[in-house]
Amino acid sequence: MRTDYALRALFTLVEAYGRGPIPIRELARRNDVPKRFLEHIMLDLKNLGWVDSLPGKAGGYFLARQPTEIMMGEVVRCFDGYLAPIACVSVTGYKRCTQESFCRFRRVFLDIRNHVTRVMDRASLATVFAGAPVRDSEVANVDCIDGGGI
Amino acid sequence: MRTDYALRALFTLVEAYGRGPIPIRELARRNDVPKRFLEHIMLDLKNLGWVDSLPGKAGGYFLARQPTEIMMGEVVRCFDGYLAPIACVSVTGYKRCTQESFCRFRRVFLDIRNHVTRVMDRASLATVFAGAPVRDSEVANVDCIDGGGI
DNA sequence: GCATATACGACTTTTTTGATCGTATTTATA
DNA sequence: TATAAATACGATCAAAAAAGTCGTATATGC
Repeated sequence: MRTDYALRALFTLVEAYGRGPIPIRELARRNDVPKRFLEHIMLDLKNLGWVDSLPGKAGGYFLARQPTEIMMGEVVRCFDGYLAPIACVSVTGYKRCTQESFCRFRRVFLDIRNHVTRVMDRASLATVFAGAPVRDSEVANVDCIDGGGI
Repeated sequence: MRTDYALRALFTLVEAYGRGPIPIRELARRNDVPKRFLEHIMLDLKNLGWVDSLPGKAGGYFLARQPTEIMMGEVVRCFDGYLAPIACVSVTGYKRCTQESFCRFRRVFLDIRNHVTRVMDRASLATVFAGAPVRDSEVANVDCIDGGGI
């Protein structure tokens, strides 16, 4: 949820970019996030340099960089630790595994990692924001070989 | 770990396919998995129809289907619940989200889901087993735009 | 009958996640 | 300068999930 909540808040700030700070109260309400929990998340985002804040009356949060200069990958990586589906194919969160030298399925996860990073590190908040919301039919239509769902 | 352990055991059985059962003791030793924990995992694999077993002396586990007929996607999906990176773009593990109708970043996760399912549901244990282990350099070399690791 | 397997439910421990609380500090404005 | 409304931030809690252990029943081959 933390990553999800962080992204929700960030995109609200993208929408309001250049129009002054937005208080947490408002961010929490609009994005359906517990306010006291969001406080911590916003604080993280601030310490990571993506947002800045103004205290006091008329204060709140706002983006510290242009929406074109914050990448989805960076955000997710900071909150989840890494983008990779498994630690043994991660760079940021690499953890040695005893099976590495002969593991066969590691390559499958590496393939997925490569795709995830390619997509996520090319997607800025600005370009993602410009896209259209997903239609339900897009979630349902899959070219799964076994038809077993996702 | 459960999914990881399950895959390790399965690939050991792929390697031994057609050469009789392998006891848990052996599966646990070779794959560096706690034996008592692996018992449960093997039982799951059996109930899901992917392996079969023989009790008693000279007993153990063996694949119940040909390695060409078990897909990575099926296995991961059964252990992790779903392949999707987030529940709102999953079919198997779909969970409604209040933000769906206007969420912008959902499309990014949908894109990733599509790739994951495409790869995983086309990869049988046989084809994956035939591949070469991953070299360290393949994990390190990334075409990350920000160079921030993975 | 004995050694060696699997079968399986109950249980424990650890880790992670999600969230709340209290309180200090800062700022605008009346 | 008082006050209302913000952020700042550590402490703490609770629930859930994950990881792993234990005891014991049952089946099988020799």
